[in-house]
Amino acid sequence: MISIKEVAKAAGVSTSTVSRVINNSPSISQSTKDKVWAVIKKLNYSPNNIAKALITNKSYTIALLIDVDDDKSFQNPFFYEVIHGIEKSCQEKEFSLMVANVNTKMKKQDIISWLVKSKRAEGIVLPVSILTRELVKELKDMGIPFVAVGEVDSIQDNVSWVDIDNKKGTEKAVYYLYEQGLKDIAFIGYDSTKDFSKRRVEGFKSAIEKIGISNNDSWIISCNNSKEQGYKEMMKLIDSGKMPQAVICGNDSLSVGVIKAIQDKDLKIPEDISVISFDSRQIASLMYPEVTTVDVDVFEMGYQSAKMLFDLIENNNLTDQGLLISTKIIKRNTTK
Amino acid sequence: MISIKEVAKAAGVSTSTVSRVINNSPSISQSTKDKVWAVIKKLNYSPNNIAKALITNKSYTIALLIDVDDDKSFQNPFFYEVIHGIEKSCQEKEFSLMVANVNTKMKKQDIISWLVKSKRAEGIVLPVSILTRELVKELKDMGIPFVAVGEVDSIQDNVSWVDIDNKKGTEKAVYYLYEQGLKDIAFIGYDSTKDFSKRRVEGFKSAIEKIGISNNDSWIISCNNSKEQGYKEMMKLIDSGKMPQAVICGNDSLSVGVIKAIQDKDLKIPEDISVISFDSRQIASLMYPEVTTVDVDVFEMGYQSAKMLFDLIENNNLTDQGLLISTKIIKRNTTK
DNA sequence: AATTGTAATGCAAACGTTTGCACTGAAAAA
DNA sequence: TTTTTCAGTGCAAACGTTTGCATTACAATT
Repeated sequence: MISIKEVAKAAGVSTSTVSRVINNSPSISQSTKDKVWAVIKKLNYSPNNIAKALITNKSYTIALLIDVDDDKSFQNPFFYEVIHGIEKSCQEKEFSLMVANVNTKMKKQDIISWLVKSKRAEGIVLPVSILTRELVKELKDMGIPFVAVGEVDSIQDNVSWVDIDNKKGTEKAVYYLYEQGLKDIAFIGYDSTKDFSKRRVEGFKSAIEKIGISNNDSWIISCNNSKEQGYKEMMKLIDSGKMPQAVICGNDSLSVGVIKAIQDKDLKIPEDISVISFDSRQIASLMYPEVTTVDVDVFEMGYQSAKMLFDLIENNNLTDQGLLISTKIIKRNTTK
Repeated sequence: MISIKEVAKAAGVSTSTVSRVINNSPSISQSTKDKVWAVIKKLNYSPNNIAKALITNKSYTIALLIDVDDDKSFQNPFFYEVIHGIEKSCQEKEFSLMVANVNTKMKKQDIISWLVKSKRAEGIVLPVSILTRELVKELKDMGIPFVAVGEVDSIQDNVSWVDIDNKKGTEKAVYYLYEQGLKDIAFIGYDSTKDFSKRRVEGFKSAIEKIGISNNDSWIISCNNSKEQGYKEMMKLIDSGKMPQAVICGNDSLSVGVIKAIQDKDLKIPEDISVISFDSRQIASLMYPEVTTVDVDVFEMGYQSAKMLFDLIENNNLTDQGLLISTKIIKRNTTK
């Protein structure tokens, strides 16, 4: 593999000069630059980033941790898009992206330590799901910049994060339904163990309150994200007699069961009941009928998290911050 | 960050000795090893892989190319699992994994050249979808080991690949149905532009032939992978009068439409018609009824492709080969 | 006692860059 | 003409490892 020395020799200059040409140093004359570039092209030379990394102490690499257990809050297609977003951001910065799986059995600290000390990652993107208090401390102690994908409790010491604006998402859904003249709205799928779920419910409550429709607490229905639960709870709701005009599903798999229940009761969607679900473009458009969703831009979330990380890397004393990616309603066929 | 020199000084030995201890050289006495390890632990030292990479000319890194356009053959959840598999394999080898998006607008050669020459990737995993003849030549010329995810035409000069055993997958489906006493089987969703689709059809034909059931060519139905197409073709098939006892769907989205059509015709699944679809665990178990599938182990495919790559890296004159990952039928509720 | 063999360790060069400093030569200022 | 300035370039050290070779010290063999 051809090195800077051979370029230098072929161009009749020193290696320093070649280096400065590559890094576009202003102290090199235009004529020399032209001459050296010609040789670089001719020899098809690319600088060895490993050597560069060694001397500059910068690897031009960030790492992404993936929690492979957590298939509940970070579902597959979801996180796949996150990766794309991060990678896009990396390409813009000419950084490279290393990915590393972690699971509950592995000591995260060891993986991170390996990535940072041995592989010299300059920063880390990680899902909030693996971010314990202890890990935050460790990362801070190492002085390694990091940003979380998913909102981090404000109780936590300053950490940077990017998340979907879940609260506003539900608000938008409520407003949207309200504009269609629907006031009796149920929220189904509150899971108090999931932060994003809490936020979706928050948004539901706040929208209901702002609009001033009577809030019936029994219309916030707890259940986890499975089609079976959705089916069961929707059945109960219909059977209860006081049926809502619309239901917002706090999660995607859930909505499959909800819709099935409505159909099994011989009710029409959206004529009798409207349905709005969250995210999951893929599933939403595969259903019959295709379901109106609060669309979450997961790619953007990845993109912005990496961007935030680069800010942190370049300007190390930056104050940490949170960023919410806004959602939008995608109208399909479960609403009027 | 603490270096080998500081360890050496603290342990009262030379850096060479520390290096040999780390690499477990047999020429170091046990007592010295113990002494040095104690210091390493105490100082919490990790070797700098960048320096190591420079001197050994090995980066202990492979790269994965992801085709971000190709959301047809490599769908999201699908490729996400591939990444996991590859990463698992990397962790076992203490390699790290770099990922890079490519799309049709980008010159793949440039990306690869950057990964190999600048980033010093030791090998590359890439989706067969981006593997042109020209690219193969270029990779061979660079002498960079690579393996394709997806079967590569045998016309191509030796290239290593790993793929799902699509042909046997359909065969298994046919046998499975035949064991239930079903003989009139249709294959729906043949897409002649997709290699994996061709192979699935091949398997269909060969199984039919082996079993000796009369093969009706009109029961191999071409259409692309959308629920609308599936619906339309299934409707046509039912209306045609000579209805099959079972249908095998060549792709997942398709099956959604197929099932809907059957239901809309007031036929019962699986009593009147059985349905088997390919892959896509997620969707299959979200449907009503949950659909029996030919399950493809995509994680394993990733895992094996990386393993194959490591073989190539370690033993450079290895002959290229193809590997088929076997499928299995997962019985759900669309078959008896 | 002298020689040989060997296990254990150290020395120093090398990997391919970057960069502070020194140097050169020519133009500008004296 | 002599001195100063400065743009442009080169020298050489440095980054943190690995590794061929030399060296040491001591045991084994003569």
